[in-house]
Amino acid sequence: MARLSDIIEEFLKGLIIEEEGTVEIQRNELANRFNCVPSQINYVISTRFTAEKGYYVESRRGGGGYISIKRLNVDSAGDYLMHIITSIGDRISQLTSEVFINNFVDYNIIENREAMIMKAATSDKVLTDVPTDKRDDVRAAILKNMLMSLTVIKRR
Amino acid sequence: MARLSDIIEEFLKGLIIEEEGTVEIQRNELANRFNCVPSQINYVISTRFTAEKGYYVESRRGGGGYISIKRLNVDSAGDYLMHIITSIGDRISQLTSEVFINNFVDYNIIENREAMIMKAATSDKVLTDVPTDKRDDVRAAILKNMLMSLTVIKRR
DNA sequence: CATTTTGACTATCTCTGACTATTATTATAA
DNA sequence: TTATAATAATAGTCAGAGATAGTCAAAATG
Repeated sequence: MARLSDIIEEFLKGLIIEEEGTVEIQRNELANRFNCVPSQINYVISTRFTAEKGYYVESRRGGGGYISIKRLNVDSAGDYLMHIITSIGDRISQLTSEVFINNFVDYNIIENREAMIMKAATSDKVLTDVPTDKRDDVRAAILKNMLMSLTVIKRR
Repeated sequence: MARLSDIIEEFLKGLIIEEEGTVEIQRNELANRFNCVPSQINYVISTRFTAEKGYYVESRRGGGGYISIKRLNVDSAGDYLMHIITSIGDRISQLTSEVFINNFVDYNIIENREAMIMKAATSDKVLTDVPTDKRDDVRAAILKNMLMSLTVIKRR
C-alpha cells in the first residue's frame, strides 16, 4: 500500500512543475481530495517541502486562507549546494538525507548514479558500527563532505 | 523436510527472476504467507541475500514500509567490483581506500566526480565522531556499500 | 556444535484528532 | 460612520495511535 504522504507529495510536485515553480492550495480542500485529515497536509509539507530541501512555504489562515509552495530558483549549482550545506545542521536522519539527494537529482545537480552512491554512503546499514546517538552526526558529516566535493568540480 | 529459510529464499529468488532483478516485499506479509515470525525474514535476508552473494538490500519502516532486494550485475565491471568488494575486508584505512578509488577511475569503472564523492565519504575528516577503533570498519562498510550500489541492475 | 526459529523489545515513519492561533466577515454599539 | 465585539473560516501544533521494519539473545533443531 503506497503511502498517502508520497502520493500527496507527488501531486504537489506535479502542480509545481505545471505552474512553473509555484503552487497555491487550500489545506482543507486538498485534505478532502485525498480523504485525510487536514493536518496530514502539514505533515507532508514539513517532511517534504522544507526550506533546506529547496522550497519556500507561505500560508495564511482565516477566510480565503491558503498555503503556497515555491521552488527556490537555482541558477548556480554551486550556490545552491553551498546553501544546502550550510542549512544542513549537525545531524540528519537517513530519510531526510535521501529526500535531499532526490532533490539534487530533480534540480539536475547530480546524476542518478551519483545519487545512488550518496544514498549508499549515508544509509543506516553502513553506520551500524557507529553508536546510535552519533549516527546522525556522522551521516551529516558524510553528506556535507560529499556535497563539498561537488562544489569543486564542474559537471560535464 | 526442507528448512523454512530455504523455502523463503527460493521464493524470493523466484520473484527476483520474474521481476527481472529486483523485488519489493513487506516483511509482515511475507512472514504471514510462510507462517513464521517476521524476524525470520531478516534472518533469511541476512544469511542469503548478502553483498558477497550479489544482492543489494534496502528497506524502510513505518506505514507503507518495505524491504527491497536487488540482484547485482555480473558483467565484467560488475565482476571486477564484486571481486574488489569481497577483497576489501571488514576494515580499510583512508589511504588504502583512496588507492582503490583511484584505480576504479583508471579502469574506467567510475567517473572523476564519482571518485571525488567516494573519497569525500570515506575521509577521516568525516569520521571524527566514530570511535577510533571502529573508524576503519565504518569506512569499509561505506566504501563497499557505495561500490555495491554501482553494480545494481537498473530498471525503468 | 552450527544453524534455524522464535519472540520480546526497540526504532522509525505515517496518520489522526483534539486543541490552538490567526484572519476575514458580519453584527452591534457609540 | 466608525470602533469594537462576535462569529466564521481558515491554517498550525503536538502528542498519541497505528504500521512497519530491526536487533538480539534464548530456545529449538539436526
